[in-house]
Amino acid sequence: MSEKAYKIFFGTLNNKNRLKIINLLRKGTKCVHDISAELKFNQTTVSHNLKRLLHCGFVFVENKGKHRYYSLNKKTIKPLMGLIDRHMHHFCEKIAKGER
Amino acid sequence: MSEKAYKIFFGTLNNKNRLKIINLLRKGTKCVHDISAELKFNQTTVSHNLKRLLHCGFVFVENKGKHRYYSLNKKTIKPLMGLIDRHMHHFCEKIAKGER
DNA sequence: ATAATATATGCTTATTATAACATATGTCAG
DNA sequence: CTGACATATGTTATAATAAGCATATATTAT
Repeated sequence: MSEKAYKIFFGTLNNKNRLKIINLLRKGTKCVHDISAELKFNQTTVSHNLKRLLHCGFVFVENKGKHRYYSLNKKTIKPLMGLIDRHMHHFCEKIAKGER
Repeated sequence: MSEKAYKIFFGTLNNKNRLKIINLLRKGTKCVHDISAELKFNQTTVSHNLKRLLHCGFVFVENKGKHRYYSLNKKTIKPLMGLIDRHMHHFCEKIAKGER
C-alpha cells in the first residue's frame, strides 16, 4: 500500500468533526442539514468534511430531491472501530496519562 | 471510546515518518540509530516520533546497554494494515483521483 | 573521572490543516 | 421564471503539527 494511501486514510480519520460525523452516521443515514443541526456544526463545515469522507470511501451518498443522504461504509468503519476499542482497552493506562 | 482516544490513535498514525518507521519495524526490531540510518531521518526526529508511537502502544522498547530496541505491537498493527489494504482495494479508484 | 557513543527533550520555525465566511449551484414549489 | 431551501465550493485567517537545532541524559570503555 502506498504512502499516499495511508496518508489519505489516516488524514481523513484524524479529525474531531469528521469522527463525530462518522459516529452520528453509525446510528443511520442522514442528510447534511440533519448532521449540521444535530452536531451544531456550520453547514459548510459539514459539506467539506463529508466531501472528504466520501472521497475516500468512508461514506456513500444518495440524492433524494433536494436532499443528499449520507450513509456509512460499515464494512470498513465497523472493524476499524472494533480494532481501536481493542487497542485502547489494552493500552488505555498509557493513553490516559496525557494528550500526546 | 472517547473523542480524545480517537484523536490520539489517528493523530499518531497520520504522519509520513511515523508510518515509515512502522513499516520498517514490521521487518523486525531495531534501535534508534538503525532506524535513523535506514530511513535517513535525523536522530531527533526518530526519537520524537518513537516517543509518540510508544505513548500510544504502537511500539514497545527494550533497553540493551546503550541501545534501545523498538519493536512493533503486531497485535494492533497487523490487523490495522490489513483493514486499510482491504478498504483501499475496494476504493482505490476514488482514492486515486486526487490527494484530498 | 573523562571521553565517546546512543538516545531523549525543550524550543523555535516552517509547514499543513481546519473552520467559516462569502458565494455558487442545484432542486423544487408556485 | 422566481423565490426558498438544501448543499457545495473557493478562499483565507487561524490553529495544529512536525522537523531539526541545541542541548541534556544515559551507558560503556579506558
